[in-house]
Parts: sequence; C-alpha cells; structure tokens
Amino acid sequence: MSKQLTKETVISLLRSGYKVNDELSALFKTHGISLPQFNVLRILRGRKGEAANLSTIQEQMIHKMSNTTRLIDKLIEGGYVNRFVCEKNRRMIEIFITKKGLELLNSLDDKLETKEQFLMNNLDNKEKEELMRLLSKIQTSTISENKL
Amino acid sequence: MSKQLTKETVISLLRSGYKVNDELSALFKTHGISLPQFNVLRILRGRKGEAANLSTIQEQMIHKMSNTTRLIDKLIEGGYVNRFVCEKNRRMIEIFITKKGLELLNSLDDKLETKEQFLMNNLDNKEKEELMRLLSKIQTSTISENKL
DNA sequence: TTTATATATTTGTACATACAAATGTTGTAA
DNA sequence: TTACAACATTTGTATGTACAAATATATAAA
Repeated sequence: MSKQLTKETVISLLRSGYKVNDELSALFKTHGISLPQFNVLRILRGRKGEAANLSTIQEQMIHKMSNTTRLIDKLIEGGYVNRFVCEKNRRMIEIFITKKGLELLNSLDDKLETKEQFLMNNLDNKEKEELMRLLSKIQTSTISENKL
Repeated sequence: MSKQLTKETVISLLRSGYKVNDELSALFKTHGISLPQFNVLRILRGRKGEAANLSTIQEQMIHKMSNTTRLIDKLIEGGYVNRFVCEKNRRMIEIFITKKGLELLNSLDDKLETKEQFLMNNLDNKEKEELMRLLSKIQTSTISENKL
C-alpha cells in the first residue's frame, strides 16, 4: 500500500506551491501589485498591443479566479491598464496594458528572475525537467466531482 | 542558459499547488470547513488529547497564516474545538478537538484519501518518491529578502 | 418585430486573510 | 515593589476572493 506515500506527496505539493506563491507575492507586493495582477499584466504584454477581453484573460491565468473584473479595476486604478467597450460586440471589453504597466513589468523582470533562480537553486537542469514531467502528471489528473 | 526552464518549472509548481489546493478545498467545503481549518483539526487530532496553544498550531500548519485566532473562532462556532485559558500561563490558550471535531475528521478520511489517489493517479510509487525528493529541494531553498 | 435564450461582464454580499496596533500576562532589573 | 521589556493572543481595519444575482448586449426562434 502506498497511501502514506501518496498523502506525503500531496502535502509536499501544497507546501512547495505555497512557498513559491508566497515568495513571488512578497516580491510583487513591494511594487504594489498582487501575483494574479502581475499574471494579468504579463498576459497583456504577451498580446503585443492586441486587445484582450475578460474571458480570454481568465482562461490564460495561472490560477483562475471568480472575480477578474475587480482585479482589472485595481489595475486600472494603478494606471497599468485601460478598459474600453468593444465596439464589435458591446458585451465585451477590450483591455490594454499601458506604458506604465509595461514599465512596471520591465522593472520586475530582473527581480523575478532572481527569485526564480533562488527558488530553483538546488536543482540542476535535468532535475527541473524531471520535475516538470512529474508535475505535468498532476495537472492531467482528472477528478470528477461526483466521485465523492 | 536555463532561465526559461527555470521560469517554466516555477509556473508548473504554482499550477500544481493551486490544483491540489483547489481540489482539497472543494472537498472540505462540502463539509463546511476550509483547508486550513481541516489542517488545524488534524494537528489537534494528532495530539491525542494533549492541549495545543496557538503558536504551536501555527508552527505546524502547512501554510502559516497571520490570523489563526479567527480560524479557531470559526472552529469553535462549528463546535469542532474548545478553547480555554491556560492556567499555568494565562497569556496562552489551550485548544482541544471535540468529539464532533473527531467525527468530522473520521467522515472525511476516506473521501480525502480518494481525492489524493486521484490527484496522484498518473504517478507510480517510484515517481512519487522522486517527486518528493525534488520538491524537498524547493523547500530548502533559502531566499533572503535583501537579495532583492 | 417580439420574445426568449445565450453570452460577457458587473455588482451585491458574505467571508477570508494580512497586517499592525492593542490588550493582557509574565519575567526581569532597578 | 515598581517600571519596563518580552511574550501570546486578540481586535480593528483594509483588502482580497468566492459566489450568485443582476445588467446589458447579441443571437435565434416564433
């Protein structure tokens, strides 16, 4: 039986996830944004000037959340993004990253990289690849709610 | 250079952590408690009748949080734990799990195990051990705040 | 065209969490 | 003994997040 091993692995996954989350959050916080906000900004930067709407952003987020509207509100308050009604389909909105938003990301890139390097400091490249392979097996585990 | 590999591994860790967190949270929610609350209950069960105080509990939590008092308040509301002032040192409190709390844990044990099995479904035992070994390398990565 | 249904986002509300200041208690030095 | 620092927990407050209901627009059917 490997019940205990399974339990321990699950807890390890939680611990590692929290650690990474907390470390990155602490970094972003020093710049006045949260990890999910950073995630959205980076999604927008990746679109290279093309508009993104809410649902598109939600799909691409690392951790999908149930109130992206308010997250975007905060980014607008900070002047990091703009929001317009989409004229082709007025139900949707078009979201763009601003110059200020891009500058924030630029100023974070190096610091983020440093954090990432420290977090992964004890793993060589082969181990990182192996870790990713194993984690991908977690991601693809399908759990139907009605199994409980 | 392995910057990209490092970045991708960090994101994988986040995704897996969130997935495990969300799956377990969904289970506990069906029983009216949160993951951190469950964590505290299990810590208390592990003490087998011995009292635990706040700071001890905090140290043992998978994800330390900055307001354990209110978390305990909720558990008291639900009747899952009791709280007394410690007579030896009246600054401290003594927290015990109740019969109802133990019953809740018992009713969750099987369901939790099922969730865990599903989450780890795609990994054999050797892979679980390897995953734990790699994750332990993340846990031990030390990041000094002033490095940023 | 009117009505109904589907889609995209926003808003109301309740709850969770972070953080710092406040409270109450103990230990210690004068 | 008094005053002060250290300690453990609680409380105030601001912010974050979840969830469902509401709003607004578009699409499709009658």
